[in-house]
Amino acid sequence: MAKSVLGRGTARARVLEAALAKFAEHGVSGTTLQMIADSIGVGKASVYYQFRSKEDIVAAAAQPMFDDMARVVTIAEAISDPDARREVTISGFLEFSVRHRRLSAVLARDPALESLVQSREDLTEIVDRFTNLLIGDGTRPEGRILISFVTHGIYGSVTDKALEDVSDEELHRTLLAVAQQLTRKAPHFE
Amino acid sequence: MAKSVLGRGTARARVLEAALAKFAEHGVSGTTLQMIADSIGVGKASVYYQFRSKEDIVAAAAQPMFDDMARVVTIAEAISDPDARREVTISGFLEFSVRHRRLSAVLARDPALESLVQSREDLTEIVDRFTNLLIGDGTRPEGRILISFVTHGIYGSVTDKALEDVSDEELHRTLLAVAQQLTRKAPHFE
DNA sequence: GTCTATAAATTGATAGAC
DNA sequence: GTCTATCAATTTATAGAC
Repeated sequence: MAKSVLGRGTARARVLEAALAKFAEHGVSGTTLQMIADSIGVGKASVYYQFRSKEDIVAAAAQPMFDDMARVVTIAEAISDPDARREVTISGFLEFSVRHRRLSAVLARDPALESLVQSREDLTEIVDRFTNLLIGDGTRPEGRILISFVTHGIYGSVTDKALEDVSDEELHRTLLAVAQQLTRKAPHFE
Repeated sequence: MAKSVLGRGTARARVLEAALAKFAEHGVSGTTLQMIADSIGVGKASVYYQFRSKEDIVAAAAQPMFDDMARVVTIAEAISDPDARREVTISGFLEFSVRHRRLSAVLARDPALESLVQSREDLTEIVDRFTNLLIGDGTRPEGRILISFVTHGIYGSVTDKALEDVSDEELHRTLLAVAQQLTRKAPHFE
């Protein structure tokens, strides 16, 4: 029996699902435990039975995204050719961004996530290695701007409410084409 | 004597500047009036002497961005050719995004801003007209994805801390080239 | 314009019954 | 696993002195 990452159907999973929905709508700081409890029809104390603190909920909700990021990092770092390495990194980034869509991707632009990463060594390491794969050493401003543009473009698109009707497949296909057009064989990197 | 939009040097302007800095760092919901007051060395009551409420501060801080957006809308709507119209819209968007940089652009991805827009007719109208200029009618999914990608790429890049050392000029020039490469003469629109 | 003091509501979090 | 009740701290916001 395959168990979901979040433990599908459990009380804990219901809290995480509700929390993610609220985080996406109001941001982490704008979401109270009361909102989360209300949206699943339980009291606040019940939420605290599943998680020690609000930060714990944020961490648990974001974990799948960091797991995916770690997988991409492991795979990409094994590639020696710089261009191929960056292409695999961006492709992997796009894949897990689409996979989580409104879930983890929204958390990526929340100030609370930055605090979380800074407070945990393991997350800091993953994010740093991931950033290094994207930017690398000695990249010129043009290349750095391009990378920033592509990653933010991907994050923004997958979480865009105006694109909710677009299927994961079409979104992935279109974004991959755009990202590759911008970064493949680009003379912006040195 | 030219007066700044925010009224440079006044107590009111100091509050707005401090507020924007905190909003950028912690998000609107994550910023308290205490933080704002502390960062300019005054009491909370002094902040309330300048603004009726926290929402008022958010509105005043974001106003310059909406003013610029309104200007772009007015100019672009006067253009009859659809392709030229969209190009001018994106170019104008890029210009005021870079002009405000860490200021208004950060607010653009804060959930509190969406609430503000929804609560004020005038802002809703401007944003709707701006969105229409970008997307228009009957645009295929590919085109909508591309527009989302470009706008979010621009917003993300200008607010990226890793690009703080890049000058406004270089940022503007590079992003314009990228945006035009993606949207000019594109067969994705119909 | 700024301060101190305080109100009124909400927040994250805990204790203990069922 | 959920509930009621509650706490301590914080938050937005106001009143009134200087």
